[in-house]
Amino acid sequence: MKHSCIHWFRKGLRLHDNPALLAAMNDCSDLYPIFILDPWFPKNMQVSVNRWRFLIESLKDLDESLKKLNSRLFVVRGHPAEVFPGLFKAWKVTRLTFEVDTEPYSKLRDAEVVRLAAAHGVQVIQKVSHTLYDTDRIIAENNGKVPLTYRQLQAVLVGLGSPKQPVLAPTLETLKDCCTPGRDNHDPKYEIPTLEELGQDPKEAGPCLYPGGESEALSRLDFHMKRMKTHSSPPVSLHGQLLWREFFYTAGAGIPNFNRMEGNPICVQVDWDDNPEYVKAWKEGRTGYPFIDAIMTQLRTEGWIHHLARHAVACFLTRGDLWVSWEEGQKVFEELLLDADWSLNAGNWQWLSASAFFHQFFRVYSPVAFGKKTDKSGAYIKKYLPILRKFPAEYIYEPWKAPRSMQEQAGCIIGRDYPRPIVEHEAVSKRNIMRMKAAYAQRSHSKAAQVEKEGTKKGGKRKLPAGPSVVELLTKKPKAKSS
DNA sequence: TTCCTGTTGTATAC
DNA sequence: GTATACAACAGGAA
Repeated sequence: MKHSCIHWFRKGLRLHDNPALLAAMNDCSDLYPIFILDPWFPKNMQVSVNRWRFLIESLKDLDESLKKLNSRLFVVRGHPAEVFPGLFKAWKVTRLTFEVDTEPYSKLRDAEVVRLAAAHGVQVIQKVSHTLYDTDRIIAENNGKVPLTYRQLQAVLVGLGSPKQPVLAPTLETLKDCCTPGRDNHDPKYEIPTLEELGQDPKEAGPCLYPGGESEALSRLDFHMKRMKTHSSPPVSLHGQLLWREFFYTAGAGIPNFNRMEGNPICVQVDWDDNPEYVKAWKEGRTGYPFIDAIMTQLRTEGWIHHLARHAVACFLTRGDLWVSWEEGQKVFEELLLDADWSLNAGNWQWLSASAFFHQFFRVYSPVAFGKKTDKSGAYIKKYLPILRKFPAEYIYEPWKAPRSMQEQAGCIIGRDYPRPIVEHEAVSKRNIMRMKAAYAQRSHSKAAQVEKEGTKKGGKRKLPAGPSVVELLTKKPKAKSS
């Protein structure tokens, strides 16, 4: 007897490179491709209207592609654990397929669904295709430890060999004996949602510069590959970037509390300030540093910013200037970035705040100098902050230094039409470096204590180095390493 | 213990 | 544009 199958789309909203979808089509008579609008997500995170629109576009593209295969997408509303039993019964389901998801909530959700499937006699097939490798295998291959450096990951992957080739998209031929009941008279309750249904105001959405969906993604990839003339090497090459993605996915899968500071074993514990006013000013592009504010404006309106722009604003919010926890920045990126991703977001925020992976906290991005390197004239700033467009290049990164007469001529008085700098970078960045130094000293102190504890267990005795006190670090000039 | 490296720092000198 | 000092972290190799 042939199967009645649900393929559950979650992250991989695509037909190609989707082994779980192929598994659903194998030996199948009735195929139900579904996407679940899970209320857990909007309940547990902010999601901008631009992100909702991106999801809707992706679902529409998926539905269009499925139509060409004489199928349809069914968008189901509700908690997965609550909707599946009904679907299993209504569609007489015998098999459920989906792609492996490594995020903490997803793991809990999927474990519960697998349990329910078993209770309903439904076979479950899961396939790894969101990551290049099975992240559990990477960790196992590395003696059960999460690789914490890029080199380490590269070394581990040598042992695992090349990743699997992507499988091709299904064709009408693949689907020959398989059909989707109800595809012609699609029940309105399974329609793709509108922004209004999701409680979003379409008028709030910015310009659509990056449409969602597999078709758009493939054509962009095609364009990029044709344009590329020279191939660099990892870590900066395209392959290198895919490995960085794998790197943070593995860390996110293997490290507890990866999106938090507390209870996160690889994260330096820092006494970040609780400063909602700073967070608000940063998010809304009102720091008084044009480069930072332009970037945050682009993020808010368009949903995408350059990788190095992310560096600049992340450093500014955390260790560089405002001394606010990276978790606050993580939330804002999660809300606004079209390419927001749980593992990459948490990993990169820890990186930029020098909380994990990256430790050279004395390398601070200047909110003035960093942008100048690639945009001397400040064209980027003028595009996103038109209020500043009449300032000459000499002052565009530091308009508060412009003489009053020039501000008047530019039609923008600093402190009235555009804010004064929220902090003085030169002063706070120096102080913050010392605060980071103190946080690291605290860490090595507790690490040494840990070694001492373990050493005592084995009967050995070790010296516990006396780390410099916080007061000492904040008041004295840095000197040579203490013995 | 020393030395080297780490995806992308800044300011200054030539 | 390229080299260097700046002040200095973790982690791994020698």
